[in-house]
Amino acid sequence: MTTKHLRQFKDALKQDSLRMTSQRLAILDDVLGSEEHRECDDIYLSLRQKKVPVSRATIYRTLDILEKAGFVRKMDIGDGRFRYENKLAQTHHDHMICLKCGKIIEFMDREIERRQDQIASDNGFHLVKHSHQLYGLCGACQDLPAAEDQSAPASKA
Amino acid sequence: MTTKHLRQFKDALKQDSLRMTSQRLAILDDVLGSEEHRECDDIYLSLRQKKVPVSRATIYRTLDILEKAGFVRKMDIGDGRFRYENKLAQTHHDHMICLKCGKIIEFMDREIERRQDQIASDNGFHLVKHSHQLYGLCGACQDLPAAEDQSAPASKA
DNA sequence: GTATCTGCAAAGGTTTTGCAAGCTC
DNA sequence: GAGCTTGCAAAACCTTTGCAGATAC
Repeated sequence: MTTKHLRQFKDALKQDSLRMTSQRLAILDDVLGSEEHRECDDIYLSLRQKKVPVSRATIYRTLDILEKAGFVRKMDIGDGRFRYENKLAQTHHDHMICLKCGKIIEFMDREIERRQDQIASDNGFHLVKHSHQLYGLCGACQDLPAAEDQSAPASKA
Repeated sequence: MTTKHLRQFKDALKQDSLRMTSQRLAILDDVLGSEEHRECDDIYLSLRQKKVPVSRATIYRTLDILEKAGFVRKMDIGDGRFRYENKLAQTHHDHMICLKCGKIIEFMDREIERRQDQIASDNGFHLVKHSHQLYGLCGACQDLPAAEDQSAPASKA
């Protein structure tokens, strides 16, 4: 984590009369150190592995702060668990999700983005955010003998 | 509900060795009679009003069957509750959702659809379905004095 | 010193599930 | 009659929350 990000975080906290704590710092550091789409529990386990014991409740609370401050993006891929990704390290993109193995591929299309803006504007809608996901089978999973699922199953949704 | 749809449903049931029951019929009828984006409880209350007592468990189970058979579309608008919509009465579309009043506006853009297919194909991905939602403020809600929310609040997500 | 934080455990809310009784075919 | 269905209540699940003790400023 860079000094710049640290100052950025402290400023964001101060602006809301929030305090800097070792837990918040550890969570920010962990999040900024990953490029994956992780759920709360992944972050929880990652921190435990680093011998930084933080409760899940604190992780959820901190992720909310980080989302509002623009450090992370919270996304719902439809299986009942939120995913969080480092927003600083990447430009905007959307996701393609394999229904079998759970693999996530990122994509970005300027024209789609442009049209979204246009559609919103045409409808007198003030766009705040969007969610765009493509679900299907990744190359590897299409080649499989259509047996049972592989690793992370796409449950619920 | 047309005779055609009824036969279509019976065929779908037969194909999976499922049985026709009065509950399933009532649920199908209710779903095909609405053009809204409803959650399980809306359908539950609608049926009760018609004096057709069906349990929520049966509604969930039946909606799953109806989704697989192509009668309804199940969608996740990110607030923790699934919405179901009549898929037979409408052509494909996606949704714009007001974060304040919960209003849902449908939209459809051929070029976006085309590009989605292209992106999937470029990545060796076999597309099964997609989810595309625009979140923001509808015209009416932008004009309001930014006080508290109106009716159905967009919680959780 | 006071207001904010943390962790725990319990609550919350929707959706799913086990089971015994009831229906379909 | 065999096997699928239903309804109930309980379970499951992730996420949020109340509270008392701990900590930052």
